[in-house]
Amino acid sequence: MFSKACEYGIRAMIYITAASKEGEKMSIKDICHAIGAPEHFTAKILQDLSRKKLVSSLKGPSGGFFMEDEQRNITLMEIVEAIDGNSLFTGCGLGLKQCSELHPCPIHNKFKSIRDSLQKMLMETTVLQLTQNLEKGLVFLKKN
Amino acid sequence: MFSKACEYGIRAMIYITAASKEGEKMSIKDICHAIGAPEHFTAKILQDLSRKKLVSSLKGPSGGFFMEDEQRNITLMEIVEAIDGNSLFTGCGLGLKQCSELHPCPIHNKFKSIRDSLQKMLMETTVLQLTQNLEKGLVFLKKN
DNA sequence: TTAATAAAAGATAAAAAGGTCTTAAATTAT
DNA sequence: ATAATTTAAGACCTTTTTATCTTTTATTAA
Repeated sequence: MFSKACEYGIRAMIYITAASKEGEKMSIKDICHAIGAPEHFTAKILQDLSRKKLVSSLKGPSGGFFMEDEQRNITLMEIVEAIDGNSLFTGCGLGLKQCSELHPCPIHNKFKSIRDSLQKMLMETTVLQLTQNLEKGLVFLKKN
Repeated sequence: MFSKACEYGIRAMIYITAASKEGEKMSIKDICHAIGAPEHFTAKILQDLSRKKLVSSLKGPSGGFFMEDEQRNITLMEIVEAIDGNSLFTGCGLGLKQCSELHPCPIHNKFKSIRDSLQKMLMETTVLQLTQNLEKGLVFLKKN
């Protein structure tokens, strides 16, 4: 469904949001250790998200990644679009470039309704929301 | 969502079903021309589906691919599982191997409901059904 | 039984995704 | 200022996916 880059990106964003509640910054090393993701690969993803203002970062000692208050309300949709683009939501289920409402492929309508509910869910869910159950220990981001 | 192989596979299966209504057999060349898919790549996919009995084939002059009557009731789910496996339906949305009902990731439940409706749709849809609107010209499988 | 036809299979290659390693740049504390 | 720390960036490597080309095998029709 999502690319590996996107999976790591979402997990990292949730972790950063949860871990940086009082303005602490998390190093890429700590983040990757906590979520079980490859360090350099995930660093590139976060650098990209940082350029796109979905997460903040600061270099140097006591630097790291963190979330500004507004950034805590970033939705999964914004993260997915930033990393994987929007082909999952706009592309045809059978890969036909010319497929559209007016010129549909055989599964267009059935597919559309599922895609739309996926999109709706991603738009309604913020990283902040996803930290709630994490803190309650009801939910996890890594092996253990 | 689906791999290219899966997209070609589904398109080919729908086309074969539609085109072989009176027992004619379709050559891989005709199929690929009709659905706009790469010939040798699609041939391999159909060979695989043929070994798995989702489609039938016969070598030699006047040979080709065709559907037995029972095969017309094959569902999209069977095709997707044969080509892409079932990780789309059983795997975690965030790529966590240990994610489960009892030990869920932060998006487990939201994701599950979408995945389940996708699975339901794929299980309810047969290739035969998808040929109906094709024949009525309401729907297409290729550029034109 | 031979020639033509069409799928099957294998070898190879190109492109994309996933991942690692090294160096550079910025920031901080001493 | 300098050394230490941490992100940023670039080069590079591996694996998987997508795609092509060639050879083999089966079948049919003449």
